[in-house]
Amino acid sequence: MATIRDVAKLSGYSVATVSRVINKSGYVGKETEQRIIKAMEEVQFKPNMTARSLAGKNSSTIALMIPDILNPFFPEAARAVEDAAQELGYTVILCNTDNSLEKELNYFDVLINKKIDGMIIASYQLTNEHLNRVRSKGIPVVMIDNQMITSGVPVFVSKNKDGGILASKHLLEQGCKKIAHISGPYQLQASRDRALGFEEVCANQPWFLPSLIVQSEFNVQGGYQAMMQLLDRHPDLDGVFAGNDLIAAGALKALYERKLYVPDQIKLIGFDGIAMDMTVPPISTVAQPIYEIGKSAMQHLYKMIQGEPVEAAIYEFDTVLKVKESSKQH
Amino acid sequence: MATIRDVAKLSGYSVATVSRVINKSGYVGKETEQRIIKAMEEVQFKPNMTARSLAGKNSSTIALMIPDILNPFFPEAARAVEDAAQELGYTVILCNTDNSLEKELNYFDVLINKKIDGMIIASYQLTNEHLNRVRSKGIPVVMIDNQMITSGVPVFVSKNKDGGILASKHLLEQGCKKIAHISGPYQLQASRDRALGFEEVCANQPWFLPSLIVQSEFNVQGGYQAMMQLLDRHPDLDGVFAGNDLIAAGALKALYERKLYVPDQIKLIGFDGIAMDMTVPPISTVAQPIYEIGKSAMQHLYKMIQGEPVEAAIYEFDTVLKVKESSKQH
DNA sequence: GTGAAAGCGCTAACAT
DNA sequence: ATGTTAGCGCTTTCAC
Repeated sequence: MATIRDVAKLSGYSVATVSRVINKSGYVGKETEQRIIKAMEEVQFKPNMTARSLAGKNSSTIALMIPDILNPFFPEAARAVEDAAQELGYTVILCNTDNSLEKELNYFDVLINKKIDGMIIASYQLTNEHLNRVRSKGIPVVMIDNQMITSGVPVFVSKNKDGGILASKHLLEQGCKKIAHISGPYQLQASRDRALGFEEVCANQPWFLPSLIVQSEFNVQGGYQAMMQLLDRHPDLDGVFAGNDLIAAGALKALYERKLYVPDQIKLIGFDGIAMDMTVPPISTVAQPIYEIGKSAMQHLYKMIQGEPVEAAIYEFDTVLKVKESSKQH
Repeated sequence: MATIRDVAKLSGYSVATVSRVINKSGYVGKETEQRIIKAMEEVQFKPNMTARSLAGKNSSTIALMIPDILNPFFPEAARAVEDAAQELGYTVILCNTDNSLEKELNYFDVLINKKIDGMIIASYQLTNEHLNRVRSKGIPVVMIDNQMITSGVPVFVSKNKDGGILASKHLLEQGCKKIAHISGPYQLQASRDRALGFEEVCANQPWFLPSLIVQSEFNVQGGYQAMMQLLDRHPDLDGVFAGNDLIAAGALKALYERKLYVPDQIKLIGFDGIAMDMTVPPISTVAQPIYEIGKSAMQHLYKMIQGEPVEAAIYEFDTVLKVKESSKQH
């Protein structure tokens, strides 16, 4: 592999000048630049990222920390982040934490001494103090999917409450007379917000009861169990708003088993809008702009890495109601 | 951050000796070692990976290249690879290529000059020459999911043909009288092998016709279309073996739309055994040991990185028939 | 058994 | 506008 010195020798200039043209920093004569570029091509020069990183420049690497790669939401987000990262010349390290705080913390240490340039985090557990461990090292951080309270970290999330309202109203409009909500874990602000939307629409309905809201993990199995429980308590349900699409799929299974036909007898809607649409009937959903969220997060992180002054605001994205078979009126 | 020099100063030894205990290389006095270890703990020393990498040691980073992160098979594999990698002290760079040769090749360049220590690749396009670009740089490579012919690269795959046989026989045993196969893309050896298994079991059946095999992309949409096409050609089908679980889900949709009840009128089985089990009815499948494949690939890669002599063999894994609702006899 | 010193390839003062 | 040179933090001969 050709080094900067090879280029210097071949072009007849010094390594400093070559470095200048590589980084487009400082003054370089027009003619000089041409010659050096030519020399670089001639020897197929590719800057050694490791050396560059050691010398103080950045590593062109960011980390993406997610809680559960088996939840299709995150692969979709990862794809967006990766696309944007690649466009900006970055490479992404995948950190799947299985929702374990220990793994998250462990990764922090590893990533810090790999000198990564930034992090995009989706976590259910991390607190401000934890994040500061990274931020105090000067590593920019942005969060996606879930927001922490007063973190001072830019956050990219959907308007979850609005989405919850969208879903609940939709069910009402489809003629449902008694709706339940299977929420995601309450430790998540995102889950709480969706539930809040549900409450805002339903709490003043004559049929409303607190027991119409149950919690579940964000997976199929949890949705199945929650739905069963709900059905035992409220056999007269005719509508269900699930906290995400995985839960919705689980609920659908339970409904099928109980011989409650969707959407004829009971209508169902999920949340997220994951691309993979495996169920029969297809499940209506409140779609998040997952790709856009991931992309924006990466672009924002990039600005922070570049040292641009950016606001540590909460960036909220609109959700979209996607009506499919599972909530149609027949 | 404490450096090796801080440790040297504090312990009263030289950086060379400290380096020796870090790497467990060369002779170090028992007592000396203790003191140095104590000093390292005292200043919370963590070796700087970047410097270590520049100095000639490895970067403790490997790359995982996959064609489609939206196919649940790959996140599952990624999770396994990442788990194993972390255990071995490695970090994983995620390279999603969207099945684009251009992206794959582009990543090669990037990864090479990041000095990654090794690669795990799942690709439908890469040829031997492409791989040599990486291997000639001394970077170990292993492949998963799909094998190339005579690549000289260790490959970790399931016994796809056996799996195909398993699936086809199962349908026959369940009483099916005319089975079709929706194969994955034929450019993939894995797809061809599964189809081969199907042929071995069915080709000598009186009802067999070549048109009972159709191709599809590995996604829900493709499975749907293929199933529709199949149904037009062979309305009397009573069994379908899908090339993977996504295709199976698509087929199920088509079947549902055509009012053909699964499993009563037509039985269905998929391939892969992805964890996410969203459909109603649940789809029978030939499960690959995805986690084990990913883990083994990483462990093998590790040995290669360590310079251990390993065989560039094809490591084949047994598949397991998982019977669920979609293929049960009623 | 331990230390001194020469790099690894690049960046960034500081000179010129 | 261009060159010289001192690191970045670590590994690794080669001496002692």
